[in-house]
Amino acid sequence: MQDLTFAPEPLQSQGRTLTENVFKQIQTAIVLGQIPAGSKISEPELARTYGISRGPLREAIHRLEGQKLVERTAHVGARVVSLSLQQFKELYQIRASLEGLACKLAAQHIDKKQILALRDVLRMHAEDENFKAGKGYYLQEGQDDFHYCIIKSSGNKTLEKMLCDELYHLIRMYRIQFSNTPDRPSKAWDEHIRILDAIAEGDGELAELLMHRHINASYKIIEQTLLQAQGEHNNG
Amino acid sequence: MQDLTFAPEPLQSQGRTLTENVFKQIQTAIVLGQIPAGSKISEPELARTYGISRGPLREAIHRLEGQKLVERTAHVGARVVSLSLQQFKELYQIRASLEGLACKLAAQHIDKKQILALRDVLRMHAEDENFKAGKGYYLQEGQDDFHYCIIKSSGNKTLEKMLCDELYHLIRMYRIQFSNTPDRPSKAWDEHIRILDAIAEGDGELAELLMHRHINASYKIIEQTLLQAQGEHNNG
DNA sequence: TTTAAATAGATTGTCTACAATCTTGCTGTA
DNA sequence: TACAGCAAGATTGTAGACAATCTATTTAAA
Repeated sequence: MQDLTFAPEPLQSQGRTLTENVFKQIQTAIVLGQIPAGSKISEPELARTYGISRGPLREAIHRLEGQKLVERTAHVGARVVSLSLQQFKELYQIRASLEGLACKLAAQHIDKKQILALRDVLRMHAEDENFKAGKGYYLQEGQDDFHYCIIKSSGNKTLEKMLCDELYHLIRMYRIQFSNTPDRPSKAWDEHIRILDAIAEGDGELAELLMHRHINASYKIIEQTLLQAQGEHNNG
Repeated sequence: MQDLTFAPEPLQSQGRTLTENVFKQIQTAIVLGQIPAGSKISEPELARTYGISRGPLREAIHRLEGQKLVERTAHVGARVVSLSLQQFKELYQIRASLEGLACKLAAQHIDKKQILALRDVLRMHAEDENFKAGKGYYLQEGQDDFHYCIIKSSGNKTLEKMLCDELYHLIRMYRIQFSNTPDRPSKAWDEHIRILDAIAEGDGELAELLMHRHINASYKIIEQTLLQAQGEHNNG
């Protein structure tokens, strides 16, 4: 029998359709800022770039619109979103509410094994080089991200899909592109620990409250960066 | 000069593109149950029905997928959603959280004029014939729906878009198709009044709590109907 | 000089045809 | 009779061409 343990996935992220592949590629490009916020998306140009026809590309853009990463206007075209300060605030209010819910639910459903796994995640963060140097925290993704794991532990699959598959790409876009994290890493880590403790004790109300505050604090950080960027832009 | 005050909108809801029109038509058909929950959506068939080609139709289906009204599988096709009891519970947990947030924000931002408008809405409900007969409550839509108005009053446009433009169609689908409202109308109306009172007093915390309970109560009603329907289905 | 209209160019919206994939029913064998 | 494999049909995915709409530049008039 042949050895097939290797490389089930080719280099180009391999979904089942072109639409799916291109969708993920553009999504990543936007989140990382490779396609700048506010810039226009030209269908013919992108179609050439990815070597496909406009059909699948348009469907991918429609899906990106659903994730609020692009905005469309009929007969005019699509643009990458660029949130105003107000819109960003609104987004974080929603995020706080939903992640608060995730905490509350996690406190009700979580088992000891999952709690240990979460503690491991936080331990890993503490051992990270960037973290020790006080340089950053928010670079984790997927299973290594505390927030992601909490949501997974909530037991609410619909919430999980909503946050992790949809809203999170928009949130990550701002986390990544505006992460001037000064001395906040250690504070954030402390807050994570306390949230986890509350969940471990089954105190959903407290966990929810702490998550609200935690997200509000990280909102304030990004708000400052955004204000700063706006100021620089206005002064030239 | 010709009289043009009439009929700015033709019978077929007139958006700017075919995709948009068909999108709204299918959306309505699904919400009203004209296309049954769980049924398969055939592209060629629907394209014939609405007299358009498959291109715009496919884009409309993609948008419906974003609203969670249909589910797609690559190379297989799209189906109208049919939520399990668990999924429905999850949806209502999210709804409670977000509408609770809307109440909290509304209590902070609302002005006297908006409060009076909301009282008018509730007064109108009390005078409705169906309501007096104890037959129903949830038939209102748009500006006549209490929940819709509260969300509008929250001042959070992102939340408004999320709830009113996206999630609400799925929620309405279940409200409409499973509204065996027994003697709940008057109770629901009382709860609405109390929520509005809390908002008028600027007590966001209370308004949020009351909205949570209110939505949880209406969840329980629909849950019963769903359980009943499942039972009948299993017994034949 | 400024404003408004018109035209050329490009972009988006839509349609038709073709390719890839899945589903279903049939056939043959155990 | 039951099951596996195959083939025909239908459905979804993709491509390319044409039509409708917008944008930008140019031109003309006030």
